[in-house]
Amino acid sequence: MAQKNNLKYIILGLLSERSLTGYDITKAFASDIGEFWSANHSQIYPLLIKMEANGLISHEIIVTGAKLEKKLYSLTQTGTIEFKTWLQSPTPELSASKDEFILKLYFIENSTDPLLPEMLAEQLMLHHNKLVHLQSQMTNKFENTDRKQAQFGHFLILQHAIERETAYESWLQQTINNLGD
Amino acid sequence: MAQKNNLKYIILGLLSERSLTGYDITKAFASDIGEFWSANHSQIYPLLIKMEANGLISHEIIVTGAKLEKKLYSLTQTGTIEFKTWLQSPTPELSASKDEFILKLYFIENSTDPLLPEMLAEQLMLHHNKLVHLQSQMTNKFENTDRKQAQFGHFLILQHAIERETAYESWLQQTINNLGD
DNA sequence: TTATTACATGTAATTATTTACATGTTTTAG
DNA sequence: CTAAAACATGTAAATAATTACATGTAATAA
Repeated sequence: MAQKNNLKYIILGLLSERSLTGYDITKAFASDIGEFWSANHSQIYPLLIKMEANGLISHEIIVTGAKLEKKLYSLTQTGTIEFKTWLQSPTPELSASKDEFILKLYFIENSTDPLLPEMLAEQLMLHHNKLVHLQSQMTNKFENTDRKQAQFGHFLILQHAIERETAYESWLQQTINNLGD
Repeated sequence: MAQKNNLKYIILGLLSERSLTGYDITKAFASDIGEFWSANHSQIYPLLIKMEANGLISHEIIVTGAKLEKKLYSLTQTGTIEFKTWLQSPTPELSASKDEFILKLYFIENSTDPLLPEMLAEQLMLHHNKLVHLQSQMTNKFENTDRKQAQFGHFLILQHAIERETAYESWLQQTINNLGD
């Protein structure tokens, strides 16, 4: 999907909080941000180089141990402005949520299709696991109210993700139950 | 996103119902399937050629009017098998739903951020419109129970999409309400 | 009859994304 | 001490997807 370079804005946003290496940014997609966006290091490193060439970020070399060189990236003034401009711009498009299971379900014509029970059970397990994971994230990150204040947006989207997965799970469960009729 | 060639399976699935032209397939993404997947004709036409080269589909020329040639594509036996194999295969990955608004929200740190009310209101409008649209789709397509039987999967995913948008809208509304405290 | 819209099919260029290839350092656990 | 895991940074190749370019026909509404 050729999107509107959203990855660039994620990187700008992460760097607006503090300076980071490419590795740190990659790790962010394995935890926090990974809940609602994905990116690989092979996409991140070249983009960092490009963004630096475009004057959005700059780096300094940090040496760890004897000789391991890290590039610590920071926002430039231009980058800060570009990030704020993006945040303030409208988001008028609702992208289709590409869910392969939903795709398969579309092609199931009959409620008596023998594939259905297994398909639904598999997804129920996946979404249940996801829900449990999100709930533990919520507990870990926002058990004290201070952080809920300091990372309000993050709190909101976690809350939203939990509600989304709850609804998904409940729809699957209902559908499974109704198959028995 | 380099996915697992899901578009190929959508095309196989559509052709498993009846023979279609590339234009028909393109149109499907503007209505039914467009609710939960997107594709452009510039992606579809080359893929049809490739799929035919791979023996999954074949075409015959139909002439409309004086000389307008259409290519009517049909599934081959190989294509039918490949489609059924896909339908029966597990779907063990939950892809991150790439939602630009959620991304922006992640970077809103404070509940008093002056951008918040406008952002939430914009999304509320978008999701409300989407919900209304989905509900009218549901009414149009499944007002009589026969079609609910004949296109059970389609009915289910529409129902799911409606529940998802309802939950999305209600989360946005709740959040807007809570900002007033 | 004529202009607009819908039908119909492609290619080119660019951007986005994934998977695989490639290399080396530092820390930690056994 | 040594092996494994984590840290750290890249490139290459392939696939997926969007936007723009390009052309022509048929149906319909004014």
